[in-house]
Amino acid sequence: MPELPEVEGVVRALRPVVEGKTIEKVITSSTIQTSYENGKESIVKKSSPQTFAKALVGMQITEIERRAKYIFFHLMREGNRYLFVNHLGMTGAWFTVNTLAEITEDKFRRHAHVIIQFTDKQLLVYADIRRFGECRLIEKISDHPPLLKMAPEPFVKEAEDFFIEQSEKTKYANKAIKEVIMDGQVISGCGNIYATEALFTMKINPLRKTSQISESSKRLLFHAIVNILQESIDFGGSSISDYRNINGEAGTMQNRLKMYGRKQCPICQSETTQVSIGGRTSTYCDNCQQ
DNA sequence: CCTCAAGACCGGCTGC
DNA sequence: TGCAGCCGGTCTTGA
Repeated sequence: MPELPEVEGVVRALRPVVEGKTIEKVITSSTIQTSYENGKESIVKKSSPQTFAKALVGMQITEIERRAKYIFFHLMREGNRYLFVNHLGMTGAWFTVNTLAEITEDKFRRHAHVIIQFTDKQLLVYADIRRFGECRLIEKISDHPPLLKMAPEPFVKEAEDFFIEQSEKTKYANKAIKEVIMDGQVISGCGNIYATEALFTMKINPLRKTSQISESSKRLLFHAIVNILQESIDFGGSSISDYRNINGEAGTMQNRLKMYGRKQCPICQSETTQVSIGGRTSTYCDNCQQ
């Protein structure tokens, strides 16, 4: 389950390998082609996989950027700029290889859906087991309006005030704080794992209504989120279920998580509580988190 | 116009 | 062994 730190790891690994390269050929899987023919948008959005594949030919990757949990491949061809927007969904992963056989894990290799070949014959492969990810080719951000609504990057200085301002909107007042910090229009890139951890650090019950949390607590919570995201980036992300970085390697942040996936509270040893908040499983300590 | 709920996109995994 | 049901990030659609 890649969240912001995992995506950051992918981007950092991709940059030195693919920036500056030019796309010679793109192949998409028959699986997503069949889905398209059945009227489904599987991975490739707003275009048929074949149209998408053709459109990428001749493009040079000028820059790779992470924005929230998205990867932006900035592209250029004949002086025109384009943007290849990628989201890893639940189980997406990028591999840079010479042949598909080099993807050693079966479950990824069997689900290679977008295979990009550069002019130097190297392959950049997008594999996605459950196909919740997305690949979208646009010219500019405004071509896909939801991207305009994303909160600023959590590490920029405006992000904290933006969070406070958003969290005070009436539509969030009665929502559980956990649901609000996981909303990309409030904070960018805070998914289930890191929301769970930050709330545990701050001893805040994830079910608490947003309106019942003071501004100063929210500011502290914001810093807890930023800190856990940064810590995770520093430790290579959390390798839970299907996340792999570009080299197929796993991060070690999962070993540092104190509440996510735990049966027992590391502070008071009592059994943790599982509830569904906003449709997602949430773990917390009923004793320590008020 | 806004808000909210439900639907869409999936296959590995768990548990009966 | 078989298979139904669960899980979940984000956008889209419908009410």
